[in-house]
Amino acid sequence: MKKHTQPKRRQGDPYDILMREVACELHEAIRAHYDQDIPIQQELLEIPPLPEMGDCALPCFFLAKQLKQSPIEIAQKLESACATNECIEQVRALGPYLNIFFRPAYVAGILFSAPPSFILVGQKKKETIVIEYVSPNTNKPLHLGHTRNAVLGESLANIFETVGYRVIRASLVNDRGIHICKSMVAYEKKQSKKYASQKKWETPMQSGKKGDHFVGDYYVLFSQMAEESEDMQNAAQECLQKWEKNDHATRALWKKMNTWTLAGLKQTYKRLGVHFDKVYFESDFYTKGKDIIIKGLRKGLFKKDETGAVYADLSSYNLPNKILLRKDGTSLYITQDVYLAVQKTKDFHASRSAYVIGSEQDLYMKQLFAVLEILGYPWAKNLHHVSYGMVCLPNGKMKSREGTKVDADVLLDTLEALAHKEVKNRGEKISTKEAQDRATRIALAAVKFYLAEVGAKSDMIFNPEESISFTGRTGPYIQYTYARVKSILRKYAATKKPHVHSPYAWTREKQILLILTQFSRIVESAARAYDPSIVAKYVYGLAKAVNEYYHAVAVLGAAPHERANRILLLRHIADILKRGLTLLGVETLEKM
RNA sequence: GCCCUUGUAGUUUAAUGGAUAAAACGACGGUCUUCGGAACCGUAGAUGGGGGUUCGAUUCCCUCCGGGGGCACCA
Repeated sequence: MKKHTQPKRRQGDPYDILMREVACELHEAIRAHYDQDIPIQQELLEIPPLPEMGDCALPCFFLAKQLKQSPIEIAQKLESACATNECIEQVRALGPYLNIFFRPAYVAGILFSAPPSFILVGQKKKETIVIEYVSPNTNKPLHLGHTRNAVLGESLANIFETVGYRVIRASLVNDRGIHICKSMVAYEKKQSKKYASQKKWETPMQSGKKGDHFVGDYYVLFSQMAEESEDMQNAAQECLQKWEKNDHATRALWKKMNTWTLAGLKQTYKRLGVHFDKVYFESDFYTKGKDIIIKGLRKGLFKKDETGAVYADLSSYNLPNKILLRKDGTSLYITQDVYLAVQKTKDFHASRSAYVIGSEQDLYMKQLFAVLEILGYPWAKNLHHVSYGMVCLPNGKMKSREGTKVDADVLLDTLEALAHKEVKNRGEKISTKEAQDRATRIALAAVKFYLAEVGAKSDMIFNPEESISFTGRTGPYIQYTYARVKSILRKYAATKKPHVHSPYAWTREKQILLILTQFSRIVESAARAYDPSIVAKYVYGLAKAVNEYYHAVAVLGAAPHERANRILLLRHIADILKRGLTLLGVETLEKM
């Protein structure tokens, strides 16, 4: 059934073609000048920091030993030994670097003749990766930290899909435990005081609140009540025990409140454009995993301490030991996590798994992965913790109970309102619905780009005002660039001017052409590093280059042969901008 | 106390041990006969301190100072 039987990866990828050409020519030059056979790995070639230096460079340090010459000399020798050809326009030595300049027309030629498949889809064998992200508690709504998590997880999923993986978007819902009991207790106390009959107790529908906010408010209320009365903590503990004993009334209330929260979360997910293929509920398996640990104990993989608790000796991993089963034999959080890891792999025949989880769990995740490795699972080496830092507000931390935590829904509402105002200020005559639609997309672009663009592992400061700023390095800036390109393309289509293709130098377009050739390479490296910020930086760089370009160069007003070529380029630009933004979960607009 | 992590222009962020440390916001000054000015161009401005390894350090090592997080038979 396969149409293409060429198994070679990225065969038509423009960047690969260019690098291959250069590597080949350099190989020849070394042979010619030094009479030595030193193949040049494509990976050795770099892109110079400044465009004036060259389009591609060979750092000559690694040759110094073999050729017994200084890198500077080598670069000079190779400069004269390299021949120009249809691909290479010029070779110039600069210090220890040998810089290569491409012929712009050649770059354009391979870029525009590349099959669409160069975008990588389906080029790799079908491996499955499970990406677990967001993983909320059911006692409160999502906050800014969850939003960062969602953006990371969703764009990683998109990126892995693009490089050819089958991706399972998974979420683990922490739906049981003391946190949800607290909301339950507060709710029970307050409502029973007001209404004797449980049937009259308030619901989110009556209060007009979203379910997650409704339940979350009771969680906050619990903290307040707990400060006034010491009974509250005990009540929560009692509630948890009743829950574990399957007490009917407790379970019924638990189920009801969870349903409310989950309905609320679902709305937020929809807004954020997040969806899951599989949702795991902690309550379904929180007692599981014991058998796996016990089997491991029997095999001698784990040990029992004096008290009878089972633990993993992780000293060979340079990690603190980890208790896997309590002395009374009951399970712990890690017990169920081991179970879930196994289950995820089984459910989807996955060979890899990524966990998008905050950096405060760094040690725990290392311990979990080590335990799974000790258990001998072959996939254990393919587990990856996408660790991300805290999101703080400009003036301090955000802690749950201080009330300064930025609620995801409130944040989106605020940004949408601001975007809406700005859209209206543009004065264009559009319907209210259209204005709202644009505002929604712009607001989301602002948040998502802001969060995606910072490297995941570092803490970051989220400045709400700055994020909605419509100038600068922002999502809306890129959307705007896309909209302008599309506007030119629309005008061109309307004039119905004929295509006139003729030889064209592409000199002014060279930088953009080179950026465009790098797309698939960028997506691949983002997947390899589990890092969407690589894509975000690339897309911004492209948008910036495009803005400079059409500011300096006329397209519609150009001579016919130039116009046709520039239109071709703009189409390509629009395509790559859209693909890049889509990877980040950012939607494009035809008009802004 | 131990472990991890982090310290870059006024601010928010970049930089596989390599070329002149890159942008954005803010400031200041320009472009305006706008293929959409949510744009473009320019100016000023930074690697916490001190050692070391290296031909070369924002990057690696040591130390000091300052942030953040972790070190449960919690989740």
